[in-house]
Amino acid sequence: MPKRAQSRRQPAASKQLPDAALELIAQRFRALSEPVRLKLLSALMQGEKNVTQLVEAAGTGQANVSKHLSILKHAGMIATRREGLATLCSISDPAIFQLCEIMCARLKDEHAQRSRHLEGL
Amino acid sequence: MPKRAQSRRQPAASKQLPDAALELIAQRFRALSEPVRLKLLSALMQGEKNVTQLVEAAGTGQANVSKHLSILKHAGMIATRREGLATLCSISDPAIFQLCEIMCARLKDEHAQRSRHLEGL
DNA sequence: TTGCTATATCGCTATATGGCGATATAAGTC
DNA sequence: GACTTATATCGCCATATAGCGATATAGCAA
Repeated sequence: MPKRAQSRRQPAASKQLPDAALELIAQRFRALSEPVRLKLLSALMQGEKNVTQLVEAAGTGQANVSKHLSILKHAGMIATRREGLATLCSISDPAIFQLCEIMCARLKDEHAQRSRHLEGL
Repeated sequence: MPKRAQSRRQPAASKQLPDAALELIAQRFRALSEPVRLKLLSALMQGEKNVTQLVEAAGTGQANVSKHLSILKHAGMIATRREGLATLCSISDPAIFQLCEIMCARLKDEHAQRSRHLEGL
């Protein structure tokens, strides 16, 4: 988090970022905090897909997928367009690629470390 | 949430990442999905702090801060060491800086866009 | 119109989690 | 030992949310 001084006055103690900003940031991270939503985004990284395809990819019910897509859309991470009967979804926020890459890299690091520990036994 | 679909050999359709990996990634994002935890991390970006200082920074009760710190520790984002009576906390995962920078940048972009829209009126 | 398909939404339950006060533990001082 | 401080954990409540089935809506075709 950048350390820009915030002119907002706060109870003197602790904040560089106003509470409202923290709430927004938290909301975006929360959108990425469910495996089903990550699976949807992962599928969408291959390109635009309709909801039926995403239901198949997600491995859960259509109602859930619709709800999860709505959450991702609200978080500004995907965009939808109607084409006939289908709703076509696509990733609208390129930052998602970076975020997931960073997380995956961390996981790989940790996994590698765990493996080394186990090899040592 | 309860475990659902077991991981089989993928039906060729949808997954680059196994479910277990998605679960781990989601867990890490979830650790960043609460404003109080972001506030704690933000405070820790200035350097190592003890729990009392973090309680003051977070603006919530000590029991909560302890629980949140435990979550961050479990997610591998902070490390703790005991020094006398105090538990000193510090950020252990440099990826946090990148993640938060990306999120903040996105928020700024969107805010700028919203502002432009309003100016246009 | 009727029927069909694709998607969205509703109602519900179960579970997870944040916040709180109270209490327990740990570590220091006397 | 007793006492204090710093932190962790417990018990409880309230809320949020994932998942599900059922239903509603939207768009196309006959």
